Amino acid sequence: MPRDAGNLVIYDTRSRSKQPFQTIEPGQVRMYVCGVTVYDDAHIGHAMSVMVFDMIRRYLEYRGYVVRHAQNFTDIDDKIITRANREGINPNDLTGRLISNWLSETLALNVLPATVYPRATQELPAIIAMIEGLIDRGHAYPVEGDVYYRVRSFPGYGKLSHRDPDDLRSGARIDVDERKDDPLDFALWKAVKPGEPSWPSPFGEGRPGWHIECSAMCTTHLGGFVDIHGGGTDLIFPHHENEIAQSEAFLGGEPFARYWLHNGMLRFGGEKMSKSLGNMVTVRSLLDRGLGDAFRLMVLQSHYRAPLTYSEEALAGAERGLERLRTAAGGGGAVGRPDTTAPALGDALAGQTADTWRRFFIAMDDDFDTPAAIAALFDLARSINREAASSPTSASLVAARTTLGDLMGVLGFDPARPTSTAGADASPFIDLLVTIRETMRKERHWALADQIRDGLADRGVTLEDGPAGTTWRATSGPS
RNA sequence: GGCGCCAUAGCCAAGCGGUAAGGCACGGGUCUGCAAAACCCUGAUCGGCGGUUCGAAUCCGCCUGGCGCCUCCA
Repeated sequence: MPRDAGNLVIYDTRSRSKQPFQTIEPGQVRMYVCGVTVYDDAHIGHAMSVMVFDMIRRYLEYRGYVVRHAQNFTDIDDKIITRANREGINPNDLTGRLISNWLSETLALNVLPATVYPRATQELPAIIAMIEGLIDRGHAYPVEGDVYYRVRSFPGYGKLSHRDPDDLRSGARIDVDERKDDPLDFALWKAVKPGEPSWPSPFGEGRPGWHIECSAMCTTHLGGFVDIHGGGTDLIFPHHENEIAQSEAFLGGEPFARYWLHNGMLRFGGEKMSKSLGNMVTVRSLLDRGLGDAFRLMVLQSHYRAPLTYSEEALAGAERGLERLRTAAGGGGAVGRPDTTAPALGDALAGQTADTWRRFFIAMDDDFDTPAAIAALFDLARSINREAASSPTSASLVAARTTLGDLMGVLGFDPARPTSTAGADASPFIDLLVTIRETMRKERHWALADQIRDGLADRGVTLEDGPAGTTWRATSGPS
């Protein structure tokens, strides 16, 4: 199985083109992915983004890279303060709770934990040092306790989002702050206001602006310059544009990030899902319904750069597709007893298994083309099922199933069907019912047998009568 | 007003100049006591109009309809 990444190309927002992947340090990937501002529950748009970068990270690691992955939490911000005040709690209690939720929810989504999870409020020394450096270099200036970045001091401003500062100026809808040298200048440090959390600094008591934390974190945790910097397309401007201005001015070099990756937005019907539109689905509700991996399949069946249209119907479709893959990968029946005398059909399956590897890597090497990679997996699943019907013990069948499971794992799926807690608790009783029903079926008591099957189905347990006996599995039906 | 994106079968979604991946749903069939699963068969000429080309869903122009960013945002 190929593990080198010599053919990997990645689309870079800055150059608007696919570029061969070459890291700063051979074999090492420094990846920074913008996390969330923790002021409310995570929604599935966040889940989509996190899954995309989890897939990318998993693939890079599978390719043999050592990935240092940083994801930040913005834990000081206007909305956090507002929300905390509304709930009558300390902002720290709010962010602590939401960060805890985030970590457990992303874990439940099969997302690998980041290497580091820096938080803005724990990076103050680095943030302050960077702001001081920017002031020293003439890229920033203090005004009455605030500190602003002087956009016009950075010639490359706009190169990521491909905007001309002169165009931005005329189109700016934000209220002009007369104290700034230029309307485009953005805050690095905000002077304290009554009742708000604040930290001491050389510029006065206050708190950091939004953009500076990411630049500072990249410096402290990833060496300043990074290989991959990611986030949603909505972060391209101004957030990432500002990060470039900060980091490159401070570090005195470029590029701040070699590859800028941005995932498309999750849409609801025609619109982007957002809190302000009130059309959000929380990660919690997704997990409560046991649809984490189904959602992952839905996400990865479209390309990460393209927007994805969410609907219950599409999610249900993905759930069925996931079942299909899991059934083929796990099988049931005679796994583990390979027959060394593989028939001709088995040889064909062995060939297709090898072909699946090839298709998978070619697809993934092309800017993480998961739709094509997954199509290859579905094709393999069909062949596996066909083989299972004719030669259920062939060695090539075992190998094919292993491959399918392995490649699903590379994409972050749990190839095995997660056992529901309810199912696990009830397992001995379900087994007993199945055994009793087997006897009934042998004695042709069809009505009673069907009654058991229907009754279990109503309780979320599906029975399947096969040649080798009856198997059951928990389904996400009514619970 | 500026920058950019999208429009492919009922639904989701690939495709990046050579005659439309994949998934879900639907219909027919096989298997099964029935069912489920599985397998087989079945469906689109790619928003509209022009143009370039031997040849375009794929390139160009116009039109129509959506959307994103420009302000917090994955």
